[in-house]
Amino acid sequence: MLDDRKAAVLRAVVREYIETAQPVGSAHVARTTDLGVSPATVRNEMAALEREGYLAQPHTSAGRVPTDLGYRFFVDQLTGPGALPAVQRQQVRDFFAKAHGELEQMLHDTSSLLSGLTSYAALVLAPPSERATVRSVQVVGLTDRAAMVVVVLSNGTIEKAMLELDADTGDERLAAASTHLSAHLGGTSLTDRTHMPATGDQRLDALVDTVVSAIGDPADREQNHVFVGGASRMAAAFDAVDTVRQVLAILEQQYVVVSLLREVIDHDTVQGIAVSIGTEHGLQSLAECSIVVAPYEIEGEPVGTVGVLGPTRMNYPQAMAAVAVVSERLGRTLSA
Amino acid sequence: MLDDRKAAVLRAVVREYIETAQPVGSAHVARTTDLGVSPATVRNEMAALEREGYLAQPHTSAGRVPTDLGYRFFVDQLTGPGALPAVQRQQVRDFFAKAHGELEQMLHDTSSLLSGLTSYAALVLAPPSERATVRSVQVVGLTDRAAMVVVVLSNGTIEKAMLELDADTGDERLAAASTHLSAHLGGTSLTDRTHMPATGDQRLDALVDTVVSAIGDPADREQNHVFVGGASRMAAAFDAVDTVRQVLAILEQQYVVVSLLREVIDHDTVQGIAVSIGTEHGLQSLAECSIVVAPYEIEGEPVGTVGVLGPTRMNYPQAMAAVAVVSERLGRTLSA
DNA sequence: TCTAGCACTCGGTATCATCGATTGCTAGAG
DNA sequence: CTCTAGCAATCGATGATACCGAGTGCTAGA
Repeated sequence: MLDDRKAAVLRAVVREYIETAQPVGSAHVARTTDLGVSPATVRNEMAALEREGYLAQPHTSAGRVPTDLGYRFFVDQLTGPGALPAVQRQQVRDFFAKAHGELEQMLHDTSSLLSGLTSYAALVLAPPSERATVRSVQVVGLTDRAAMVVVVLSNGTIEKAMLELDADTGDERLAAASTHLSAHLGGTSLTDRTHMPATGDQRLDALVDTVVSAIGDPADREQNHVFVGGASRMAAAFDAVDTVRQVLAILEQQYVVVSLLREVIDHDTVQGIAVSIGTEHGLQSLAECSIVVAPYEIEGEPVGTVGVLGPTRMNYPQAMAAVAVVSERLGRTLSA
Repeated sequence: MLDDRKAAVLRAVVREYIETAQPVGSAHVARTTDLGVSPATVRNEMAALEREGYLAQPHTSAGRVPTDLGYRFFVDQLTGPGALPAVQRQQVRDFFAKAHGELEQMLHDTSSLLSGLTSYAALVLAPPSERATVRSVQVVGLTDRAAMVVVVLSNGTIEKAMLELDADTGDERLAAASTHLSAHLGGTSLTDRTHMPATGDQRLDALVDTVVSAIGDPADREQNHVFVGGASRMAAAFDAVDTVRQVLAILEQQYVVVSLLREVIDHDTVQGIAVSIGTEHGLQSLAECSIVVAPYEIEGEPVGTVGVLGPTRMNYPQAMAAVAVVSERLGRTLSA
């Protein structure tokens, strides 16, 4: 591993580069660290760090820039997320104090909050509906041949699906189906396939079956459950307009974002925070980005994630602090 | 007004500039138009057009670039939207042939479609819920003190609101409220304040009142009803990363987008298409953008709008064609 | 009224020198 | 053996200079 001094030099380079986005020279490091050593010594260390893959030189006569590995070391040696400035802590507290009501609205607002705190794009993954139990199922006729199923879940979200009907399905039958379904699915999760007892009325049973299969289809359920806030801030993080375009294109694909978050959080989470740097995740177009995510918990169970997406030279301690605080408060608010 | 030749020159400059994004010189215009006229003559015309405000010169020895006024003339003299290439027309047809089911999903997909057709950002405004009538109202208890009201509307959308309850409101009372509300609000629009007859049960009446005021609040209803697709394509349209940032920031503010669309469509719609060029609308940060919108109609009534947002040098005929076709097909599909 | 001709303007590009930040290396000090 | 001071070398950034060429405006003549 790296000896103390190398580590200190690397730390200094990363910190400085995060702040200025300019290659960092040996003189600067010698000045800003309190190892009383000369630039020449720092140079030797930096050369070694470059050989070992932690630093890179854009060109011969420039300073050093951290590689993904360099950032990785920097992040791993952090003892924990940084501390958020008092104003920001207060801001988070105020936000969650006022937060109330609809889950989705709240998650959406949370993504704006987090993006504001970090000035990166924020990603908030909603609790999977599998974890919530059914409170009510209702089949509502819209036209002769179309109906809508609305399922209210215990976490305050709603799943809906369209349904095609036989032409002469009466309103009473829809009402009967609603009652029957509410009675038998109530308290279960949408993923459990509870067996539906027959009602004696064949056409009713057929209707009930149609409904069950319509709402059982998890295809679109995954989709609409990620909230991306402050994507425009990615534009400020890069100066190549094409990089911006690629990143935004990714953020528009909800499915990709969801799997990305999943992948990152499954990969390596320490102290409840997972960080993916540069190419560590597979997406080519996000090679210049890092991701910081933390799960949030409802009643002790991790149910969703919040995270930020920023340039690899993001301010990791600050981002980790913001993500940690927000995930914690969000979980607490949702548990109440 | 402009004589024929001036108009032809202006048209040529606009067309060329839209295609190349490079200032257009007199020689080029002389070559590409079939007025058998020399560059010198074109120069005179261009100088005149500049004096009259239709063209501008980035610097003395460059070609001319259209001003907003120039684009305006160009757009106004179009006899109608262009024709979409056959592949694209087919693409639209296929899309709406497969489209089905949920309104919101469909509008969302429509925004992707339109963005794909034009390579600009697409904006789709959902029909205002005022136009739909209530099909069902249901109050579902989530916890002791919180309930959710779910209103299913005739157009297949859902409005929901959270509700605080007195501690000991029983499930039966919630059910009674649901029935009562469905019965009396069914068929009305959410904006009509129907008078609720008393039920004889004071606490039930109080609950019903609470629900009515909760769902009557149109505050958040406006919000979530605009779909922005392909925002990332704005990055390709500009080369200043800061312009991109500003535009994206606007697109993230749903409220602003909604009012913008409203404003544009109210302002000047000809042949069902409204175009706002550059600074014609008020938003400073969209000074380099133009907007093309068209209303779509359900059963002959205009209910929402589709549009695209692109750089002022967008391909107007193509964008107008795409918007026209999509709005027409969307309306037709929703009317079915 | 149009056009040919021509001088002029001015941004873009290439060339070149300079500057300065930074490095790697070497020799010597601790 | 480690550190440092010194020094030559590297290379991008900056700026000056010149040149080219696209494009213009103007004038004179058809």
